[in-house]
Amino acid sequence: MSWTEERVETLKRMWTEGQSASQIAKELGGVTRNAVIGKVHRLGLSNRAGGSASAAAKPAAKEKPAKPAPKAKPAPAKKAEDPAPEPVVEAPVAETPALAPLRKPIIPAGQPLPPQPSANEISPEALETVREVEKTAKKLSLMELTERTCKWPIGDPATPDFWFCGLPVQQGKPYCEAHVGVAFQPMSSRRDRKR
DNA sequence: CCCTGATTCGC
DNA sequence: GCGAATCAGG
Repeated sequence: MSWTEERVETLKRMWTEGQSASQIAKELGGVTRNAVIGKVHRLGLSNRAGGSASAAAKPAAKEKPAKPAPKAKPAPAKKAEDPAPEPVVEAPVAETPALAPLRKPIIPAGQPLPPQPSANEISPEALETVREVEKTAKKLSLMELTERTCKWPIGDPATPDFWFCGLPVQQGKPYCEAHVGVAFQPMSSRRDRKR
């Protein structure tokens, strides 16, 4: 695959939108995220500020061949530490429109989304996906679970027909993508369930 | 271990 | 110019 006009355009667009290099690579196909990053740098848009007209500081540091003694590092310019406590949470609060053209419009915070007032029901698609996933689940036992295996239980714990999904989890979350979709149901249907 | 981007350098 | 290998950080 070569970098055609179109592909470069897609690259630029997605990069500007804040998509990760791997996502872009996946979208484009035929290239690795390394290729994408390399291209990004060659295009001179490593800084995701669209303008890129500002100071283009150049690190004069040279690196060793890296194999025998990969020790020296460029040591990128570091800003002075701020004495003031910094906000830990990265919230989607309004940013100054003047200097912040775009952050990450698409990627969620990584936290489970709060229940949506309007869309409480689990989408039929999600349920469908879950059924599919359960068929292809890795059927891990409790002790086989790791930090990033889906911990969604399947079957009856009281019977031998019990296992855990075990598919790769969505980053940060305890479940795979399919189960994340159904895991956080805002307790609507069981609301008026009678015991 | 999963991911992220950054850099180098042989091709 | 290209991108795998590598580095560095979360």
